[in-house]
Amino acid sequence: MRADARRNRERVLTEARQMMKEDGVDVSLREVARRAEVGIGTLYRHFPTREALIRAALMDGIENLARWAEDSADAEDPGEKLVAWVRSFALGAARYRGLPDHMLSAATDASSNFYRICQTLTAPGEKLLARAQATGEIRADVTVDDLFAAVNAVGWVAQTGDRDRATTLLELVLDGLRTRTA
Amino acid sequence: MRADARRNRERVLTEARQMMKEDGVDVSLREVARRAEVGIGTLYRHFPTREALIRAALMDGIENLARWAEDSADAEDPGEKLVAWVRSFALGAARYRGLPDHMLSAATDASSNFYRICQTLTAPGEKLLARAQATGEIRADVTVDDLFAAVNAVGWVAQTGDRDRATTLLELVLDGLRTRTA
DNA sequence: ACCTGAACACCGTTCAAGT
DNA sequence: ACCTGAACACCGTTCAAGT
Repeated sequence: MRADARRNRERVLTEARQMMKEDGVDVSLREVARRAEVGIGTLYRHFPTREALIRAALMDGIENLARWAEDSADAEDPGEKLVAWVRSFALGAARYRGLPDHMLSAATDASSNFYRICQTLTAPGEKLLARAQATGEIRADVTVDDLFAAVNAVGWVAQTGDRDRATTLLELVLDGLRTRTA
Repeated sequence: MRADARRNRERVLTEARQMMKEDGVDVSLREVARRAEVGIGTLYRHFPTREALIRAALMDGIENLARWAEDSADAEDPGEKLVAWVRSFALGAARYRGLPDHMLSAATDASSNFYRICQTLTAPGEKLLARAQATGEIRADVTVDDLFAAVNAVGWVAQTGDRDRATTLLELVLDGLRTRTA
């Protein structure tokens, strides 16, 4: 990759990260290019689709979350670890407006640029969930995909309505997730 | 209201209803005007905002749902009635793409054209919820607003991801809503 | 009273022309 | 190899001019 190309890529990414943090993930691509002082064509050359840009911009945070799940998979209290992970996942998804939409849309669409990102999260999440279910703390009939959808729904509520409603929904979901102790 | 004005209003409404059923609530207003064979300015005259149009287009269905809640409020099994109502609410919200977004956004924004519609639903919903809580079947610390957010979240999942995930989320929420029998 | 559509300020996306 | 921006086909919204 040529030096100027690499520089342009980085400029776009920097600007995109900042703008997405403030105005959400569906910012104007034109505006991103403008602020990065780059032609709109250049933006498209490096990131052929909006999802590719989001992916590149948020990769780090997502990989952190994935690592967290991996590290927690071998703990002796997987149930509590899962709950903690779900909490911070929901919080992270809520931080970028519009992100839950892209996440959940991509989860079922293998052709999406975002599909891999979803899997980055669901793969370690699945292990953690399985371990938590094995201890009998978590309902056995829930899949990672169910969990993924639920977490994004909480994030959606947090950014569409108000935060209090989102935390209530999260509690309801976590409550529903736990097995009843007869 | 002049006869031609009334006719134009009706034409717009008819077209809007059909298009929204197919393509969701965020259809192009220009396109609605086009199909209704009406100037774009005429559409804006009758419906100064998109939310006003959605409101007029979906009023009937929403009032039906509200009536249902009212009629159920005096039943002897309010807990079951509430669950049934929540189910059909979630189903209704899922039928129009983008509707949950507008619903939840408007719920906390009294200046919105949609606010009254939300209240049309939450007012009778609140009564039903209170009665269900009085019997001890439903958690006492949940408000109508929490319920409203949760239901719309289920609708959101139904149209963003797939239906199976939405029904699972609904079951988790309903499960969380029930009080634990020790 | 009401209708119309041009006008304005934006988009996303592509692609010929340039270096 | 890469960059640029004009070009195309769309939006939402307003408002002067018409009947």
